[in-house]
Amino acid sequence: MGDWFSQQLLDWYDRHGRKELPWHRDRSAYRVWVSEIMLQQTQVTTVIPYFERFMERFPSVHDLASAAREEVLGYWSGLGYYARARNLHAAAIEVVERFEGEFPQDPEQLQSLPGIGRSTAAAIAAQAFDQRAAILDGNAKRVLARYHGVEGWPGKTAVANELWDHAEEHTPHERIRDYTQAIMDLGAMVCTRRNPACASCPVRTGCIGYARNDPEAYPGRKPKKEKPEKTLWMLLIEDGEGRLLLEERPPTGIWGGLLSLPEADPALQPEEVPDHCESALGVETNMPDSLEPFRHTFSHYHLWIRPLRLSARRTISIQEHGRLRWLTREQALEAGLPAPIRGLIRQ
DNA sequence: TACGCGTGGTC
DNA sequence: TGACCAAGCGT
Repeated sequence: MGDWFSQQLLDWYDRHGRKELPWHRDRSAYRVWVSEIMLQQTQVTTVIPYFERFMERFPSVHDLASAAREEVLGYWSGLGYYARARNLHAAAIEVVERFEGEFPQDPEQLQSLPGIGRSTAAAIAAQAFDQRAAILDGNAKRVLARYHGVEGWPGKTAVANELWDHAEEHTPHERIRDYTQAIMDLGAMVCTRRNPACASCPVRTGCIGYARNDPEAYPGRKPKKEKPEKTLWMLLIEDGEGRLLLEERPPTGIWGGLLSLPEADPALQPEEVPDHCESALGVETNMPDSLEPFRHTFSHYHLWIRPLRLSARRTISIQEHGRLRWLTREQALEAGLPAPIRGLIRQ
C-alpha cells in the first residue's frame, strides 16, 4: 500500500493520466528504454516522431546493436544531445553481449549500461517490469519541491538528495508503473512550471507551495551564468559536380560523431578572405560569395557562424577535426546533420 | 562538484 | 526576442 499522496495520485491518474503515448502501446523494456533516453531533457511532442521512425528502423535491441553507428546517429539527427545516441548504441551492444539480448530488471544492473542513470534506470524498472523504484525527472522534482516546500536549485546535490528522499518515501509498493506515470503526468498536465492548475490538483490540500500561495517559486532557479560567445567560419565548399565537403566530427564534444561543415583556420579574418594561402586542402572553385553571418544560440553559449561559400578559384586552410568527405546534398541530409548545418545546406 | 552537451517551445 | 527550460547523464 502507499501513503495518502500516492493514493491521490493513482486515483487522479485513473481519471486523467496519459495512457496513449506511442511507448505505452507495447511496454517492452527495449521500447521503454529508447523512449526514456529520447525523453531526457526533451519534450514529449518533439520525441514522438523520432520515436516512431526509430522503432520502425530498429524494432529490436538486436537490430540496433547490429546497425552502424553512423546510421543510428542519422536517426537521431535533430534531436540533440548526441551522446545519448552514441550511448544508446553502445548499450544495445552490451545488452546483446552481456545479457543475451534481455534487459536486466534490476535498476542497479540497468544503471551499469551507458546512458542510463539513476532516474532512467528506475523508470525502465517501473514502466517495463513494474518493479518498485523511485524516479526523479523534471516533473517529479517540480511536484515534490512544491508539495514539500523544498528550497533551492535541484542542481545542487543537497537539494537533489532531499528530493530523492521524498521520491523514495512516496513510491508505493503496488501499481508502481501507474504511480510513476502519474507523478510525471501530474507535473506535465497540472503542476506545470508556469500557471499550475492547483484547483485541479489532487494533493493541493497537503501542498506547501499551494499553502504559501506561490507554487511557481519551486523548484529554485538555476543561477544564471554568462554565456560565452564563439565565432568561427564554416566553409560551404562545393565541387564541380555539386558535392559538398563535409567533416566527420570527433566522437566527443559538440555534435560528436555527426557530419558537419569544415571550419576555416581560426586565424582567418572576415575581411581578409585570402586569394591564396597555405592550404591544408586545395579546393578549386569559381566565384567568391560570402553569406551573412548569423548567431546561433545553444544552451550554453552563443555561436557566430560565418558561412563562407567558396566559389572562387582559391585555396584556404581548414582547421581539421576529423575525416573529410565529399557528399551530395542528398547524401548529407540523409546521413544526419546538426540542425543549424542542415539549415545552411538546404539554402 | 560543476560543467558540457542540442533543439524547439514558450512568453 | 532573448531568457528560460524540458521524461539527465558522463566526466
